[in-house]
Amino acid sequence: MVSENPFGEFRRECEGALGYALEKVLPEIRVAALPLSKPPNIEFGQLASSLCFELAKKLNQKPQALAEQLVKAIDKVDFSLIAKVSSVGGYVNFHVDFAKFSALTLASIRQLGYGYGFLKTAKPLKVIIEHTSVNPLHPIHIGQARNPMLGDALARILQSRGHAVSKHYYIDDVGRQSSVIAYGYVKLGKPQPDEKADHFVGKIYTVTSCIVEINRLKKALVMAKAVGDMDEVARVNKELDDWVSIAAELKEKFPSIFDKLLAKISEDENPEEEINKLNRAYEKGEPAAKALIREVSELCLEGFRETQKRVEVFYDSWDWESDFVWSSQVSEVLQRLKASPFVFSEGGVLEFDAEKTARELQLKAKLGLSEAHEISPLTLVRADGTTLYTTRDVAYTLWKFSRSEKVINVIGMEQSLAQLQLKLLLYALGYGQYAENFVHFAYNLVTLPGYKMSSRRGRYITFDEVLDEAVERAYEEVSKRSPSLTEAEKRKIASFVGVGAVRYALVDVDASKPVVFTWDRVLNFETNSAPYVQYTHARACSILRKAEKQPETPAFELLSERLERELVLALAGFPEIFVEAADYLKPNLIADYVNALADKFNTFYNALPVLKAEPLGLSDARVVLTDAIHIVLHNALDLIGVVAPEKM
RNA sequence: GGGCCCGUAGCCUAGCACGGAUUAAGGUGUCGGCCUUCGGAGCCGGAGAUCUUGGGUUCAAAUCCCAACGGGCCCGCCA
Repeated sequence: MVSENPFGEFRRECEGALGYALEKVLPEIRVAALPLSKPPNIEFGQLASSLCFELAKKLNQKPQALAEQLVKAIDKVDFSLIAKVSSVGGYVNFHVDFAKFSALTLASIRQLGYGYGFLKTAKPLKVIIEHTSVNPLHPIHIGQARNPMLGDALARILQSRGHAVSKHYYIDDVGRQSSVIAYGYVKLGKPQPDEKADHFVGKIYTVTSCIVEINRLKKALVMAKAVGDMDEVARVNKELDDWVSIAAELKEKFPSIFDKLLAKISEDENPEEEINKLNRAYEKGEPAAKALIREVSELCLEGFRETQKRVEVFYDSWDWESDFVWSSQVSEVLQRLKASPFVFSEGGVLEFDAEKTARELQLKAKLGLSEAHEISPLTLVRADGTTLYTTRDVAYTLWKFSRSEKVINVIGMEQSLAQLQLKLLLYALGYGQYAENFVHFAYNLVTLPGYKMSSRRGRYITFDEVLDEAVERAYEEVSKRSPSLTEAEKRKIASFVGVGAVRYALVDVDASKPVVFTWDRVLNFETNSAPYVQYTHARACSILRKAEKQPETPAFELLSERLERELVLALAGFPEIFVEAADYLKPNLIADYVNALADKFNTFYNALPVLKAEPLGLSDARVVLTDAIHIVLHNALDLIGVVAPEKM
């Protein structure tokens, strides 16, 4: 017999038994659901119900007395996996028949192999996951790296759940910043990158924007002095000081680029205006501007792709924001918005009344907002007729829904308001269905302990640096532990161990929690890390290699040690954990699960022999158990994009 | 001023959506053990927690509700 969900099998039987007993003992009672949960201790069975506590109050009886009646009413003959039912302190405890359950679980895992655990949804959907979407201005930094790690894990999980997942990267190339970098790039004479392209672009961007900013502030200072606005003078001065110190920093770090850019930019009467001009030309889609900004953006994206390849994150579609502006899609959205009762014009500026939308369409409770929550209005169109980011995002979102049924945006929680406004815009346009299938997967910030990361100021630790460091550390470890390996083998192992460690560290914490970046967190190679799980997997594989022959006569009933039973239970529970991770979008559950399983296996490994166990039937059963462990570790690691190696 | 997120041993985290059991679970650090056969990136043991505080709901609260405190974020004709 084979089951896709062994523990679910047992759960169904327990539900059946409990329902049956309730019907028999208290036919007049109706309960909404039969509560069943895992007891804190294996001694109390494998599933337990606290039903009697609820009933006790209603019926004015003692929970224990009720529990005893229910237990008595259950006829075990009708069930196959339930070995014993008992009542302890008012609980009804179900004990699994381990001989049968181990056989079922282990046979199922062997049979299903690398497909085990991935229960398919009853309602497969076309899902678009947008993630990463770092602006092509500078390298991806560690604060942003949490995004692709979460996004990619989600994509893998939902795909395994049976959804048709498409991974999208939104390239935000419409906006002043893109013109800033393009402007600097031209001033330098469109140089060939002499390093990784995104790092190169990042330098130019930071230096250019710094010089332009100082230039602007100096002019503002003259103006303020002329009008005699002393408060303004003080404010501008302070900001100027700040930027001047950044300039000093940058000049020191990148002297040649800095000097060259300073000289070239100084030739321009008004760099600010040059940049704005380029920006306007780009939005209009003028060929020269188009060619230039796309060229610089592509350069940066080329660097991103290199990094993404290292961590094995790939996209199905790269969507340019500018394409939506140049096509009629944004203006069409605008036309429809203007007709909405929730959009009004004020002095030539188009505004969206998000609060009114939520109130009149009675959405607050539905969206989990308190009635007191006042939602800020949103500007859709500037006085000069140009659109804003969220306005363009509406067109993009509609486009996404034209090719999918569900949209998941992996975007930092600091954008919660904008994402809420976007959802309300969908409602306002009459796309209630879309709005309900629009998910903002918000994650909390990654911060550095010392200072605030700022990409504008060039203050960040890049994702590449973190990966380099992790792989370097892994290389030292491998060299120390396995000196006999060839150089190529060491490099290969170091790569998947280092990358795995980083991926795991960024997925392991609940997405809603803030993370303070420390090297210790990411370079952890011990318990509760990818390397630990990878090592455990390699250990299991090593036993299987040494077993040589197939286990022909496994006697599963001999797996009677507590450790063995806990392992079987953990393995049998993987499908349910997977479903929870998929349906509630919680990739960290997978990391927690895989670590706990590795933990249990290592304890088992140290306590009990596998190959030398007596009799043969036990040894064979333990080999099958080890095989099942290796399969489930592999399957779970795969969901978070971590390689499960046979050797390391 | 309004709103959102976070607050669990020295440090890092799990548990909270769906309230339940003697003893709040791991890791790290710390103290002490294990060259135990199959890989020591490992294993075993000790010490370490008024689950931020105060109220409330309940037979039962880390978990639900209210308030306060501490930290972060957002409220732009930026993206």
